[in-house]
Amino acid sequence: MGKRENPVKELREKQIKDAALKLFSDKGFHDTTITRIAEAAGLGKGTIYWYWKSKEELAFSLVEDMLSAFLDLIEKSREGEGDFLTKLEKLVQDVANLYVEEKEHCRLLWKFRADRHYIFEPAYTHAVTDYYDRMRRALAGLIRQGIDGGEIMEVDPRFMSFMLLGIVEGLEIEWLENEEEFDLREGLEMAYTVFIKNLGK
Amino acid sequence: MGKRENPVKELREKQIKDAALKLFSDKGFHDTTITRIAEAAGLGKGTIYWYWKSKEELAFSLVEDMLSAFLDLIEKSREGEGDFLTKLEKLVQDVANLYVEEKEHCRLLWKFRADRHYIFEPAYTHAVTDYYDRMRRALAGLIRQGIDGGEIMEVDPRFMSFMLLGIVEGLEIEWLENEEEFDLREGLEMAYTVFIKNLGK
Amino acid sequence: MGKRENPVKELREKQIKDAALKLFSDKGFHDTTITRIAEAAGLGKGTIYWYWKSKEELAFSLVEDMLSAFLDLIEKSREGEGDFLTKLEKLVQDVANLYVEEKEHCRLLWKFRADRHYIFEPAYTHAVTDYYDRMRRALAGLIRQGIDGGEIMEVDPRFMSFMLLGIVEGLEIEWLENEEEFDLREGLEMAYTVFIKNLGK
Amino acid sequence: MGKRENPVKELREKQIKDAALKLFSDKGFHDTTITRIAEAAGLGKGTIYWYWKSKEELAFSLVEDMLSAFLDLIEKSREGEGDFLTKLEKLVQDVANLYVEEKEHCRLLWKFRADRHYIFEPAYTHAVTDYYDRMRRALAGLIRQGIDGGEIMEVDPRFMSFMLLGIVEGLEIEWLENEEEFDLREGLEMAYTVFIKNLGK
DNA sequence: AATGAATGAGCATTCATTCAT
DNA sequence: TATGAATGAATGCTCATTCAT
Repeated sequence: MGKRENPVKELREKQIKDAALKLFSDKGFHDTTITRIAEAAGLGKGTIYWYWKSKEELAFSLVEDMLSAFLDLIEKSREGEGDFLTKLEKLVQDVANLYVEEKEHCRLLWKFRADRHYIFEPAYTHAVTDYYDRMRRALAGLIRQGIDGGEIMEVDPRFMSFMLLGIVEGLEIEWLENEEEFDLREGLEMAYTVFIKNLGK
Repeated sequence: MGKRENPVKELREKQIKDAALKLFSDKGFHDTTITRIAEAAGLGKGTIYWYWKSKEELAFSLVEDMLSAFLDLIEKSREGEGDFLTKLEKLVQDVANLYVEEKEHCRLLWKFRADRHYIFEPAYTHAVTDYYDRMRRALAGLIRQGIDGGEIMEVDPRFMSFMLLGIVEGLEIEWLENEEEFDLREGLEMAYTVFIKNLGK
Repeated sequence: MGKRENPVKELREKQIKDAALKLFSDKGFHDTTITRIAEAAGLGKGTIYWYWKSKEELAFSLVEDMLSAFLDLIEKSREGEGDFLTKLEKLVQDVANLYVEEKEHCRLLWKFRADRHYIFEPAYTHAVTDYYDRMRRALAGLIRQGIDGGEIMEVDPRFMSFMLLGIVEGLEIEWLENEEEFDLREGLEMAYTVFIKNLGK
Repeated sequence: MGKRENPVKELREKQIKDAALKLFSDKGFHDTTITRIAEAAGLGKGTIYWYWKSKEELAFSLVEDMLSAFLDLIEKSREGEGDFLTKLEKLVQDVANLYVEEKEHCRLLWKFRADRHYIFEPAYTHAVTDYYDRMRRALAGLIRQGIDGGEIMEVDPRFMSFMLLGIVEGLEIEWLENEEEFDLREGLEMAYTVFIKNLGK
């Protein structure tokens, strides 16, 4: 649709994001310096400030990439075809795939999660919190579909959304901290099975 | 009859730990300064260094307080009386109580968890990792008791220990981030019920 | 072609070195702060760290400037034209000139000399010690030439190098401490005369 | 002459001075802490302040011990029996003995020498400078005796005192820095011989 | 667009000294 | 006399950000 506005812009943003992702996910926010990111990106320090107005904004853009991908999955699932159980099973698989494919984003998200209240200005913190809210609302909507469709028992969808998100995040942490020993897919699979058996009528 | 002990040692350590706990759990490691801790404790900056040799060590002592309490609960449970299901139910309640009573410690632990590889020197990082290992081993041992006692089905105790710890941590995070909306006790209770139903023969 | 070099690098390094030389030679290493050096250089504190990685390295570069100039004189002398006595006389004059022209460097060197084992990391300390070793070796070589040429009596060149360096340093100290009363040139001249008379055949 | 005023006082002062001498001569003024001295003396930190009013005063008392011993030697020599050459030869031997016996004091003196202007308050600095002045005056007086007695040629006694002191200090430094390789006694002996030969009529 | 030299606020830590006991 | 807990001024160094080129 028309020629690319600015192919250099996209290239530069990618260079910088790639470098920043690697470093943030490895060393966290505070131990990653703008200087190191610039070096890793093969650019000057000032160039980063041409594309982002602060270290915080750069970090936030990476957080947002992952959060929006995750939210997308949940929202797409809710709006997708098929019955609740089919959707949920697919969602669990999609989540596992996303996590495994984007392990660095995953790790970055986790590293920033606890810190986010003081890494980010209130506006960003709020934006992050908002993503999680929307995820829970989408999950709650999905669960409501399952209840309404008679596929699972009456539960509180809001409460269940906290449970599901918590469990997924908890298993994600175990995986990130013990990659060699704990298989995320297997964990998610088991959690799904157990919960479904119990929620199913 | 030996050397006179510092008679206010315990008082001072408490003053400092209380102040540090509050600040670390609120602002995290990097945004909490020694100066602020000293002010909050009503002491001079140098006094903190009389009782701990660095900011890192002070932080670690708080982390360790909570980790050892948590580990203690699990290990005590394993060695306790009664059958597996009774023990597990009690453990879940104890954990919930510990968390609720020590919410600040809990929050501190979580804030430091992802950061720990770069907050702490390798020796401390290793010590923390070791606590989690011992928790999983204790949990695996407990589960093994359940299997051997014929109370639950044959599962991989090691794998299950990752699952249980992950779920507990995941729910803890949801709670810490959404205190008003998500009740930790209720969440743990539900997770327990669901799992037991499924693991039980 | 190739990266643009920092066009003010040399200017800045000079600004900083000049300020540092003045302060170090006046107050010694420990009582000279980076902040004061920066102020005296009319630059920000951080700028010093752009050009040197630590206070120690800055100090060392000043030490090295003088040590290498001194060593150069001795080594050049040895390789120069003429017979031993001519060379030695010229060397003594050159040393006097260097000292008088670079009195501040001289004073700095002396102030750092005794401290060097704890001002500097082992690597730098070793480098300094190495300079003195090379000076003595060069001196010993020169003396050997005098012996081999039959100009002076058989002495131990190594031992004589300690003597010569010691005497020069001792007179230097008297001069630095009593500038008004003791004339370095005259002192060196006399030492030269006395020793030559005795070493000559 | 009456019983000792305070035997504990003397014991304590000795304990502290011994510890301080060892540490100062090893690490210099700035890298020696009062805490370390107190530990090494087997006493509390406060006790040092009972006997000296500051770290500076303690350091000064050690400097003074050595300076006065050295001055004493020179002044005694001047007032002693015999002709100039005999006195001077004995003085050189006495100095060598003092240095070798009191190597730690020697090293301390040297380490503090360059620093003294900023280690010590003006009053102490002046006192140190004064000692060196008196040494030179005593040496000059001795030399004047030699001239007046017709034993040596007409030289400027004041100038010669700078020369002699400078040479002794210079050789002392070479010795302290290269104990294994350079023998102080031998160096002093040679310097004496050479000078006498030249000054003698 | 891109650079990187310059800045200075901010922080952990040290240590001489004091003083209540 | 003797102690050692308490203090806080002082310092080297880092690093996000700016801005002239």
